[in-house]
Amino acid sequence: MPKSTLSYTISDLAKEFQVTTRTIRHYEDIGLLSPERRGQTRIYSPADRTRLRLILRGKRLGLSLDESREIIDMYEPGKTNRAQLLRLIEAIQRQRRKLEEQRSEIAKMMTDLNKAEADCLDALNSSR
Amino acid sequence: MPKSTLSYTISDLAKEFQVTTRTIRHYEDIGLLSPERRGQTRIYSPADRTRLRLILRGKRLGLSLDESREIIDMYEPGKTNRAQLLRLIEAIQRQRRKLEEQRSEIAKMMTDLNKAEADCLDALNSSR
DNA sequence: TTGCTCCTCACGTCACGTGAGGTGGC
DNA sequence: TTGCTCCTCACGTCACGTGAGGTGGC
Repeated sequence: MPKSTLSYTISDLAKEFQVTTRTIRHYEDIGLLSPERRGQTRIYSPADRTRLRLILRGKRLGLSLDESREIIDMYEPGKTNRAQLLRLIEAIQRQRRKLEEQRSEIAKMMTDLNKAEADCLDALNSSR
Repeated sequence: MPKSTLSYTISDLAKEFQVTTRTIRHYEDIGLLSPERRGQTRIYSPADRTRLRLILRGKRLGLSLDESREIIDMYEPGKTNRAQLLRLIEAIQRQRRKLEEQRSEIAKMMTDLNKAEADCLDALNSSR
C-alpha cells in the first residue's frame, strides 16, 4: 500500500517549513498542535499542517505563540453564535490595526536601512 | 551646581530609548556597557549613550547581542575599516530581505483577516 | 545486523521580566 | 519623616537548542 498523501510525518513538516522537529513538538507541548499517533509516532493531518503554517506565519509577524493561538482559534468554525461572531469581528479588526501599525514600522525601518547603507557606501568610496 | 549635561542616569537613558532599567543593567552584566559609578549609582557618559544606541539599533536590525557587540567593537578604535563596512552592509541587506518577507506575510494575513471578517458578516446576516 | 527515523526526558540558553529587600540624598 | 530613585540578588519566562538514551520497522 502506498503512503497516504493525506498525512505527514514530523520530519516531512520540518523540512517543508524549515523548522526543527523539536520546534514542532514544542508546539504540541503547549497545546498548539495535537496530531494523531500511530504507536509512538506522530501522524499529522492536512489540518495540522495548516495550523502549523499559521503558527509560523504569526511568528514571522512577531507575535507570541499565545497571540498566534488566539488568532488561529478564530478560524475554527463550529461556534456560530451571534455574540461570539461579534467578538470575533472585533478581534479581527483589532488584529488588522496591529498589522497596519507593523506595516508603518516596517516602512520606517526600511528608510533607516536605506540611509545606513548609503552612509556605508559613502564611507567605502571616500576611503578609496 | 547644575547637573552636568554630559552625564546621564540610568533612568534618563531608559526614558530616552524606551527600554527598562533592567535592560540597561543587563547590557552591563554581559559587558556591553561599563558606566562609571558615583557611589553605588551608575553614571553614563555620552560615549555610553552612543554604545546603547548602537546596541538597540543592532537589535532592530535583528542581531543578537553578541553580533551587535562585534560590530560595535569595530567602531571602537576609530578605524572604520573596509572589511567592517562590508560586513555592516551585508547585515543591512539581510535585514532588508527580512523586512520584505514580513511585508508579504502581513499582506497574506490581511487577506485572511478580510476573508474571515466577510465570513463572519455573512454568518451574522444569514442568521438574522 | 545496520541505518534510518522516531521517541521521551531534562538541563541549557538568550534576553530580559519581576518581585524582594535594602541604601542614599534632596 | 516621606517620597523618590537608585541598588543587588535571584528565580521566572519564552521559545526553543541540545544532548542522552532508547524503540521500531523497512
